[in-house]
Amino acid sequence: MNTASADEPRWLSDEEQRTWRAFMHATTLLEDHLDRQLQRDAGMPHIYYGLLVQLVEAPRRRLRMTELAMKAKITRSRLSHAIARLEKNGWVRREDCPSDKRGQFAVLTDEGYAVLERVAPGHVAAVRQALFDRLTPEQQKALGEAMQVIAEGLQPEGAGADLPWLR
Amino acid sequence: MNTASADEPRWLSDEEQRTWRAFMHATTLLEDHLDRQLQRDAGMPHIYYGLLVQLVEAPRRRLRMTELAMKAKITRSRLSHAIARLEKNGWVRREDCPSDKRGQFAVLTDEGYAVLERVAPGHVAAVRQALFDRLTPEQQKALGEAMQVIAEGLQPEGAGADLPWLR
DNA sequence: CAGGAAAGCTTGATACTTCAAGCATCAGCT
DNA sequence: AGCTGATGCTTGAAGTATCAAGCTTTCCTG
Repeated sequence: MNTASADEPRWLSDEEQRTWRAFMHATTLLEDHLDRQLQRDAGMPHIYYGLLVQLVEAPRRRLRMTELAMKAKITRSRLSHAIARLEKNGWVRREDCPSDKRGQFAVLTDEGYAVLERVAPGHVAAVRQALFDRLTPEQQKALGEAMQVIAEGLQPEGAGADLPWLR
Repeated sequence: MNTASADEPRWLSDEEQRTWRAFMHATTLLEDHLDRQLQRDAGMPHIYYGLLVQLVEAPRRRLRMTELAMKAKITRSRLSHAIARLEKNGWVRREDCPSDKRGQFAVLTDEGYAVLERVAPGHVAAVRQALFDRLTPEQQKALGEAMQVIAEGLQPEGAGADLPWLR
């Protein structure tokens, strides 16, 4: 009788366990921390703030819905609801795409830009305090590289991939 | 005129930006990936699965609500709702604490244990595939250490800390 | 041993996410 | 032109999270 037969799952080793739990704890706490910071200072969750950031960086401050969903790594449905909310706040407006009548642009308004301008410093400070201020440059580099690998692994090139913005 | 006056925020450098975006992308995609895997195979989100895992590891398969919230890094309110749902599934049951009449235990039922037994292999496989299979041992070590630092930084020892399970 | 503050947990309302359709337009084919 | 399937985006319902009370019990202090 083999203790590790073909269909016996390869459980995590103690060290892997520690790594995985640290991962979960850090991400759960960080999400909570940033969501709260932004909810307090900007009246929106972290992911919504990220949408505004994507828009301000885009040419003419606008992006097609699907493209924005892809950059934010979320579903188009989620994005639709989110943009509806941001539109209600006056921070984003929708525009029809002239070349494809199905298409929609999300456009950052001047009010949206103003919010970003007002809130960005505090947000950067929060990110620094939680992350960069605590890690050595080597740790930052290693962290970035590991995250890069993980992110790439979760969005394979080929067709048939289950990616949020294609669902 | 100084280009970096006292109240000018320290924006992220290009490399810091890349690190931070990789971080966000990896965590967003991974959350989505695991939530979907577990929703499909176990009919519950990732965080609920984590609650069952905590319970199965605890003595007598039970934990006080606040203690469980602490281990899962979430608020007690969120936990209350979650346990209510898991109770409806028959995977967890509540028990009064004999020594403190305010207290409640969340207890893993046999059905809950069975679900865990059935689902755990697939979940470990998903975590391996997304994370451990793609990183070298050195990267894993560095990742774990960085995450450890971040997690600790977000739960300071002293009183007055804004921790989810104390809210 | 009161009295008030804190701890432990829950509840209901509101906000957000997911899921499964759905509508309209477009691209490719005949 | 007329199908047919794919693309782009939205919608409403159901599930989950957050927020601000709320209730009960315990702890602390005088």
